[in-house]
Amino acid sequence: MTKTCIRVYADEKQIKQCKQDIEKVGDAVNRIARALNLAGNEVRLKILFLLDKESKMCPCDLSDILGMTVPAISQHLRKLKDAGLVETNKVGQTIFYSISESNNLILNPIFKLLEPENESVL
Amino acid sequence: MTKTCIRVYADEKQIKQCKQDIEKVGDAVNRIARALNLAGNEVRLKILFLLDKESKMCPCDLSDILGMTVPAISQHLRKLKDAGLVETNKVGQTIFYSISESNNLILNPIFKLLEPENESVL
DNA sequence: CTTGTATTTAAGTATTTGCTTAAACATTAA
DNA sequence: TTAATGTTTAAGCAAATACTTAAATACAAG
Repeated sequence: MTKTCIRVYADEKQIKQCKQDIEKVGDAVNRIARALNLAGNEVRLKILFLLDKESKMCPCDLSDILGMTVPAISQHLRKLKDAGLVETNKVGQTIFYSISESNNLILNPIFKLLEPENESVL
Repeated sequence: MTKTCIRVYADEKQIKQCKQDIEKVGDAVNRIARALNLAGNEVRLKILFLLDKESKMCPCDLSDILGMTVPAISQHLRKLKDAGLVETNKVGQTIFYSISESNNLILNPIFKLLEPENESVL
């Protein structure tokens, strides 16, 4: 009866403690994973980088800069907005996107990595 | 002839500058996006959290703690290892995974967010 | 009111992801 | 050697992702 695992030499106390620890950070992990998942896409990371750098940009300009169709950009922006990572400000018929403050704790360390003086990464 | 975009009031200089900026950070964005993408999965973020906290763990224990099948865990570990985020140390028939130093710049700020004193996130 | 511009939405599609189960491999112990 | 344990690999599949093109919406200006 090949009972799939649970190690013979497993440290039961450690495992029990870890289960509790995981439960405790569950919600935080959830929220952070969601944000990291969004930032963990080349196009979206570039968008976030540009918004951080230029403080605001519209879909059309981003489309031009990144060499992608406007709908493709728009759909990425939607995801970022749905997650509360960016916010919008409408001026006439153009919509300016900018980084929303609320997720700075997560995003700022990432932006730091992209500063020119940090070319030493990895 | 509805030419798809390039805004009438676009700031050509800004756009040109942004294109250069994006080109300059292209490689860094690539590498960072890849790491964030891996960390941006609930299961993998929990694995990384546990490895950081306990310093080393085997697939079997992780499977038990996270309530997932061993192959599922193993496949996540493989991705993390392929990206160089974790490394292995074989002892007998059990394989211990641990965080590899090289990506600390990217991962450490994330682990900081998961420390108990930072429940103020988001 | 009609035209043009900036953007979003919708539908379709190819690719990737994350699991499942079954089988293979590697090491230890009997 | 044989059996059990710890792990990986492989194949299959449903769901999610990231684009595409075409159509819809919103606003501005003639």
